[in-house]
Amino acid sequence: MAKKPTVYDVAEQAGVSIATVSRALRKPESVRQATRESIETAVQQLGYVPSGSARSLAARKTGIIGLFLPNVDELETLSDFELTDHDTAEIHVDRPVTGRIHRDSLYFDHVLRGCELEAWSQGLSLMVSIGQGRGESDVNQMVHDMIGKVDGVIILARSVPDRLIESLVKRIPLVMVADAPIGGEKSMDLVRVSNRKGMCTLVEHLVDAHQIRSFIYMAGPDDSPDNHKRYVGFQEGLAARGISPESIPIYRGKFSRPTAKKITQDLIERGDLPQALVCANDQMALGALDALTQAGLRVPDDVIVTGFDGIEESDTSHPRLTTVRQPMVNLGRAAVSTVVKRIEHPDDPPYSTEMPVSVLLRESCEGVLEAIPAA
Amino acid sequence: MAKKPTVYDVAEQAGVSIATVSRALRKPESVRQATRESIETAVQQLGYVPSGSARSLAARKTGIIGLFLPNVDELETLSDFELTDHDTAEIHVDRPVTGRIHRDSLYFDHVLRGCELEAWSQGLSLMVSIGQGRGESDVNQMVHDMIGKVDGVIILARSVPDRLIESLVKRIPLVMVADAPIGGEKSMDLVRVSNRKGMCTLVEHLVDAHQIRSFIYMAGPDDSPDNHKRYVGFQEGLAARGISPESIPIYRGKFSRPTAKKITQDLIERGDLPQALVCANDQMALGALDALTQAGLRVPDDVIVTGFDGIEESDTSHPRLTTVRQPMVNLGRAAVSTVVKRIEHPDDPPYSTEMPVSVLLRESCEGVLEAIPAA
DNA sequence: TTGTATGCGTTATCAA
DNA sequence: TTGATAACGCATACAA
Repeated sequence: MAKKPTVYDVAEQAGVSIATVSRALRKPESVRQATRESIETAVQQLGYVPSGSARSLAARKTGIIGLFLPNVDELETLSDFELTDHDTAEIHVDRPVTGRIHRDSLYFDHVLRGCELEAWSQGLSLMVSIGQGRGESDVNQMVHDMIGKVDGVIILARSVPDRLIESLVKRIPLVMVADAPIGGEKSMDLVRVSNRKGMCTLVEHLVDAHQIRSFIYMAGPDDSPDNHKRYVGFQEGLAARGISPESIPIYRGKFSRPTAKKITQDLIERGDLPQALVCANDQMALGALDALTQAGLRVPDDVIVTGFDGIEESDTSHPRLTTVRQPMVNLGRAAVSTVVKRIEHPDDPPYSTEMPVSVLLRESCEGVLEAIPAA
Repeated sequence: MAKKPTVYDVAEQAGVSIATVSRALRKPESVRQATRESIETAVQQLGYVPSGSARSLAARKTGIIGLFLPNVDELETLSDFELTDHDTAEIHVDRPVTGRIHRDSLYFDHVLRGCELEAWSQGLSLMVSIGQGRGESDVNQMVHDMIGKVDGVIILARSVPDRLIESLVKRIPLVMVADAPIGGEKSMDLVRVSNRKGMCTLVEHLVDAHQIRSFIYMAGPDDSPDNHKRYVGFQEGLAARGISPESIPIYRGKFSRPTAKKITQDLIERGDLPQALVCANDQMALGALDALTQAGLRVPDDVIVTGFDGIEESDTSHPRLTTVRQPMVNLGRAAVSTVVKRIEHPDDPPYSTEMPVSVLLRESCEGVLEAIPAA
């Protein structure tokens, strides 16, 4: 690896001063055409690439945005590996595992892509760290490491301990995605989705289009703000249609497919099925589908099932799941666009953004879509 | 946002020189206990975080590894978005779409996590860019932007144009994941998976355990090296069991679920089904499953179906898919670990690593696993 | 063990 | 339009 050329090398080769080289690169129009061209050739010949460190140091900004993603549990059990060159394959029977959760991975991936996309379109780079799931002192270390290298950070809910976030907000432009630490909702930049409105719209549709009056609500964990807001939306939707929310039974499916399946099976056995089973996320809706299908019941003919999130599997299940899709890519884009604003205007009051969601009506409530003429 | 403190501030507050502060931070043991402590308090009080730029500049290394991911097509059509604060939800009928491809997203996500994991354990940061899918000159720009900021780069196959890669190899430590540009296999660092051995092992199992003699092979695109190696493995497995590979019909499913479904339907109509349908990836195997299930055929009783990749859906389909799982997380870890080696030893001959795969025997070839006693 | 002084590769401010 | 030169914030060789 040859020693890297610097501005000095380029300047010498082009017969100008380093200041001119720097200018030619940053604001080409401030340099005479001829000069510019001779510099460009020198750059080409030498394969010169400006040092990001030097540039950042001098310009007092790095052009990098940091992104903190939550860990996914499957990664905690790290198998060892070695670098070998022999071609091998192990073989074994792989039994079904219950309780594995796939949702997060997809979700974060899309947010990441949204961030990268927007960062790129703004001429910025993206630095990624995966926080929670390691010890708190490790996360602490990672965070400090990162904020030394970036102009601002984006933090996904629950990827970094709350107390750390609060101390960060004072030091560096920071935006929270999906949720703020408890109590911090008014004091920092936020980008979220319309959980409430999404669920509300969905419920209104069920009442209006399908004359549903009897519901069961399958809730997520009590400590999840998403879960809470979705339930509030559920209540609102009912109330708007004159149905008393208090009359609707709630079951706690903990956002988990197997749990929801079990609950649904109980429901079936007891003959307690409602007209519609509204679930706080897709995983649970899929679990409900599993149970109903196994019991020989038809969805939506016998029972309507709906989810929330819009994970990929909601689009490949049988029947496909009516759900509320979160605009995950745009969530990422909005996050970047928000930090950028914060970087430029450190003293603005907190920005708070709600991204609109899409209620996707599919076969699990509509029946055979082919029968419905396209819009 | 208060002006950020520097070493000078810390030094003054602690009553020492900046050199001592620097030492206390880098190699604490080279500083007397008392001094160290007074520096630590100063750091705490001021909320000092070292500047990454300055540190990189002085140390001549950034501690950052760059990662290039391929784009996924869905992101090309960018819907506009705006930052608003009103709670909204649109609602519409969502018809089934054919041909959507989900594989990549998951795959890259896992590789990314592997990279991050390993980078972190080595005290490095990760910078991510999404290459291909934008214009070549854009990618070119992104790449140069990145290599100015990192110590080495990891490039996933097909995320960056070949010619660019070749010019990069000379300038900066670079590792290719999953594949090298054509012709470059011997001249750069590589991390791959055992496509060949995986398929070979799978086929041997089918012959040995299930007495399969009649196969059909569902191939991917001709220009995919992965596809090629899997087919070679397929041939090897057959040959090892005395079956002539030439006698096996090949259909080109282009790695696509709908295509494979169509082909399988044709096969069913013509009554040409084999004992086992071996597919070069999971998507195609799922397509085959779709067709077979619709036709009322039973898998594996009537036909055995196998995939390759180990995508999540292979684990949730009915029946679950026997497949070959690529160690995606470890692929990422190996990639990072390889660039690091290259950074430390710029003049070593090219490193080439094959990661072992796992053949996962599931219901699509084994039948009901519950019936088989656990190991 | 600690301090002094220099260099790292840019950008930016002045002059020219 | 261009050139000298002083920051930028830290690491490190050398001295003390």
